Amino acid sequence: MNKKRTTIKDIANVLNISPAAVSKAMHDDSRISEKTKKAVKRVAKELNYQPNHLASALRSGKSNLVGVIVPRTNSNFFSSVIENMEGVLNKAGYNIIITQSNESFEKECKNIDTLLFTQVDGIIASMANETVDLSHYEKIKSKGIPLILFDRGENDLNVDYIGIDDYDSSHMIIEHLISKGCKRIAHIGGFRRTRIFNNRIRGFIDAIHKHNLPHDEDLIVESSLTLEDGRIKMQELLTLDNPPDAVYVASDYAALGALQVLNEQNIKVPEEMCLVGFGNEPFTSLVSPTITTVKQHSKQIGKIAAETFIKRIKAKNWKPKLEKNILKSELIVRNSSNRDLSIKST
Amino acid sequence: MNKKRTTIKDIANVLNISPAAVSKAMHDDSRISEKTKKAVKRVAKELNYQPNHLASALRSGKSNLVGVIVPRTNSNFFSSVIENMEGVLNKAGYNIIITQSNESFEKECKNIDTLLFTQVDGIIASMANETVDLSHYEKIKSKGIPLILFDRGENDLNVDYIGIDDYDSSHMIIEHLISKGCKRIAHIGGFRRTRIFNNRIRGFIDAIHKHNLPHDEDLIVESSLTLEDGRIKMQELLTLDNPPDAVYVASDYAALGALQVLNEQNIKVPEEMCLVGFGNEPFTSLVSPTITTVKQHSKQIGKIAAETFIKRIKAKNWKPKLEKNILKSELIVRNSSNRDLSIKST
DNA sequence: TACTTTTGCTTAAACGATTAAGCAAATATA
DNA sequence: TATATTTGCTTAATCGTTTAAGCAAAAGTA
Repeated sequence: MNKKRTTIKDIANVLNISPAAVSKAMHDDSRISEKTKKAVKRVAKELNYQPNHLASALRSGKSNLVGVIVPRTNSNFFSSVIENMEGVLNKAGYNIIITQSNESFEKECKNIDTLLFTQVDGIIASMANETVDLSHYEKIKSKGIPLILFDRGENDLNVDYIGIDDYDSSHMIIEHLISKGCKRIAHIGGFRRTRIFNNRIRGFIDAIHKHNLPHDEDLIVESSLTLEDGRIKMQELLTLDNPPDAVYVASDYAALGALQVLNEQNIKVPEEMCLVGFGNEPFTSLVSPTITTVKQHSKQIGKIAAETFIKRIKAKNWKPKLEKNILKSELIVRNSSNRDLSIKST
Repeated sequence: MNKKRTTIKDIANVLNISPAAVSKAMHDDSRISEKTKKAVKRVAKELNYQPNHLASALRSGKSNLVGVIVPRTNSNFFSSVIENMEGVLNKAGYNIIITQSNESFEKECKNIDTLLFTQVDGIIASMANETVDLSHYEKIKSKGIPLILFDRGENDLNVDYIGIDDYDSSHMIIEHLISKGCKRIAHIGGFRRTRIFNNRIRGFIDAIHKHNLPHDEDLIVESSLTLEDGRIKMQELLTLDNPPDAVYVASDYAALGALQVLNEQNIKVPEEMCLVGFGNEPFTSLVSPTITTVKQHSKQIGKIAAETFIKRIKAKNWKPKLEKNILKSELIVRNSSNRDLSIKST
């Protein structure tokens, strides 16, 4: 049994040519004859040659690895983004290294170090909730490798970005709720420091104003958007002197928490209270009532992010203009906001 | 601005010593004086030295990378396993590359090739549903790097394995259902060719016999265990002349599909039909009624898998005996099977 | 004092690929 | 026919580290 793996040297020996010729033949160099190329490839297959990725990466300075950082993988949105990203990148000869920050700033910094250490050719990331300081992202930029951000990541870093139109999504939601007769709409939003959540809040406020609904500061609360915090914030809203008749929650998980509270307190959804989430997580169609939510086109985001990376790589030192890819989102109307206007006549 | 990254050569130049001395100092070689070590580390920090991972991996033959293959990342079980695996491995100086097979045999083969190409030091995997042919796993073994399997992977490959006791879990479930007065229990199981599902089926049958319940072949169906197939198989069970009064489904996703069908047909759960799932996915506690299920100790599985890998690596050429780590699972009783016996008196 | 051992480094050869430079033979051009 | 170009390869350096081998100087031992 052969212990050592086959190298180009072995192939060269068999054919009595130089290792350099083998390398070139494998890369279809124009200065190598078709005959030699055929022979090299045949022997390579016979000896089960697997190129040593480390050696070629060291020499060429390219690892063909793309680092991916997401807050967590066990969300449908991120796992779908990754899957589609992977499809595009694999076709282009890249493999991906997935890391998760678990919404922690510290872990995100570590992940970046890990990826840079592993010599990735670029990084595609979505930021942790906690992240405010962006200096570690500057570190990536200063290495001169492409950095692409998606979803959580619109900011002033001056890098490519792919996401949905959060401001517009809020408008869609508010207009939908108004069409269902809601008159006092609350918003359980994310932290304002995170751009996408701030955009959703701005969109919410502007839409409220546009349609002459009350803009009551009590109706806008910031949240970490976990299921638990969704519960807490919903409970708070219910204790208001003048509680809302609809709640737009900036994440499906928190919306689920809110729904649990409403169910527990026997507040009928959507009859007494309409509820809208964000993200189209699978469970939104499984709970009762099913939750109205916003679909983010994860497939497209993944694809475009990968394609943008490839564009950057190919552009070498020529800088193509910055991509700010803002996709339109889609409202998925389900039972939690789908009330029959003919019955309810406030 | 410094374009090139710092190398050990740069450090060596500053201190007027050889690169070899620098390398040794960085690795705390006993043949280097404390004074030199201090100086090297100081200069390394000053120059912001980042070791070139590719070079050291090439030379030493170790990449410090561990490949992970899972059917998919967007399940709570797998993402939790990975998180805990990562914790242990990072501490030991390893980074992980996550790949998903999407339950596809073909993709799994590709993933293995990718990982081997990337020169990982070992692979920790859970098999795709489709996987029957194990020759590509033999490929890993023949490379001489450790292969650790978990959850889906108990088999005759003769490698370390970490999982739960599926046979025993079935017993737990059946005994629980019997205690709730169920007399005709059906099983929507996975494919028999997958060892864990076969174990659950065997456990189901043996438990049925042990307690003198009817062993009716119609009550045991094989399924891909997706939500959709759970729906289909539940519908089939309901059309039987003599339908069951309880269903044990080998996956939470399929159990959810079954629950949807029951809800749609206004069959009361648990009063008319008890339902038990498997896996403790978060949504099992969110739907109504909440679903009784089995907790698989994902944290432990992740940790032990990682620790087993490290054990193998450290053991170099000495082969420690095979680890077959079968953990006990835990039944989480929720509303879908928690009926009040005092009311129902068939 | 004379020898052995230990300490603290240096030298130089790897690891396996890529690639700039070069060279002879084959082919094209004038 | 003489010269220029193209073709098809080889040679040797290189990427940044690790490591076996070696060599003085310092320290220990008899």
